[in-house]
Amino acid sequence: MTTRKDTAERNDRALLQAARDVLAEDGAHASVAAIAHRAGVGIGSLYRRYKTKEELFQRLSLMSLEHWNQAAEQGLADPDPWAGLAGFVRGCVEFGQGSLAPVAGIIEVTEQMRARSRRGDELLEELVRRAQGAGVLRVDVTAVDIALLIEQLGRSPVVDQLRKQGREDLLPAATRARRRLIAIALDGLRPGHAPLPEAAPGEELCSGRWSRE
Amino acid sequence: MTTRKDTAERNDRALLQAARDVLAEDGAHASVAAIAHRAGVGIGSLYRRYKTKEELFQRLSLMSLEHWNQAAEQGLADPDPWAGLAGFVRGCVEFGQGSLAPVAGIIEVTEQMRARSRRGDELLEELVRRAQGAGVLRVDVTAVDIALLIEQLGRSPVVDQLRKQGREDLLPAATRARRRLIAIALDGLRPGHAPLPEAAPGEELCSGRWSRE
DNA sequence: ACGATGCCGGAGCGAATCGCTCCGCAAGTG
DNA sequence: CACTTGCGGAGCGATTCGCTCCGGCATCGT
Repeated sequence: MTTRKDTAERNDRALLQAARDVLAEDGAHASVAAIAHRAGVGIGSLYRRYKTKEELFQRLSLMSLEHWNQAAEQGLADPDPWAGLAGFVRGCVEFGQGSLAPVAGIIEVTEQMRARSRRGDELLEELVRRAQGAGVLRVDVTAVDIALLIEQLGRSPVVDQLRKQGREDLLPAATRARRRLIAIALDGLRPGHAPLPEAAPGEELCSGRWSRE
Repeated sequence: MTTRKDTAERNDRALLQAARDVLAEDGAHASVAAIAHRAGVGIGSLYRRYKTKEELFQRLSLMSLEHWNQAAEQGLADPDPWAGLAGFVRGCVEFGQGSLAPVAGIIEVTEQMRARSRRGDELLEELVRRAQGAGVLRVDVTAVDIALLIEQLGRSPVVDQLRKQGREDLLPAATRARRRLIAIALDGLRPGHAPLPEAAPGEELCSGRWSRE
């Protein structure tokens, strides 16, 4: 019955999802017109909900940071240290954290984002420490390595390319193939391998996700 | 003494390298002005060498396909099957094959490209078969998996982001971190791991690199 | 030494696209 | 029925696009 507020909420969700997709395909040049069109709404509707393009992207960033932290906490709640870490990685990759990297260069990073980012770093470090303590994660990988892995695999040029070309039919296969890739990378994180090249001590990349400056 | 032709050749190299870099950062929206500026030459010089933007990108694509094939042949020449495959992967990733994915959606794909792409697929399959036959590569990974891995790791959002922000100082650390990631993924390709999720038989992605249609 | 030559960089072209505003229209309400 | 309300998209000025074309300067011939 309350069809009005109903569609409004659905539109909001559709907009955020569309923004993620377009950002994945077009990077920093993603246009509001493209986002609105993909969400199936008019440009006017987009601007009624978000005053500017930046506001939309800021909201999206906050959401992704929130997802990261929730996924990490969920991973820590898992009694199995390895399953917790692996689930976290899988969750973040499938969420598409990597696709949102370019927005950090467009929007103004608020203190709130930086705070959540710091909290996310802490949670990830705790996940890593716990897994290494249990002997289910090779000891020569760092939290930064994991963050970078998520960033790297969380963006899928092939899938994006296919979607842009409208080859929706090939999409499931590509997604499945990507999932296999994640499994391979996770296997590489298990103990028993030769040590990694120079761990670059001191030279922290501070995960670089939202640091900007 | 022949300073004229000398600078011409250097400019050509600089242009192709710059095109790769800008393409990595800006994706399909890479502009000729940005490419020329990064190469340190004027726009006029770019257009004297390449009639159109498409011609430049076509040349770049051919070059990257050529590099892929040469790296694969070099890998096959290595007597150690694993070292050959790993070296191929490392070479392709560092070359930045993944960054060139978006150009396939801009340029017109010539028959020559398709032919070289097919040859590249064959060479990679041979590399995979040989490594699996020698028992140094897990048997449940396919050539498509490797191609996807190169595509995925061959593009570095973090590094590109840093470069765009002018943080050249952090670049070496980021590059080193990426190399660690490659090592992790390669370790995941070694035998002795649990089987990968559904191998998606039949549903070939045909590596998707330059297929377009 | 000094004009002639030819390559170089970049100002500037029309076209396309950008973020954003504003208004006409259709659906919901009383 | 009049009235309200949220919708889509035409269109605004500004910006950026691919590309052309010309003035200036380093190089070369004599």
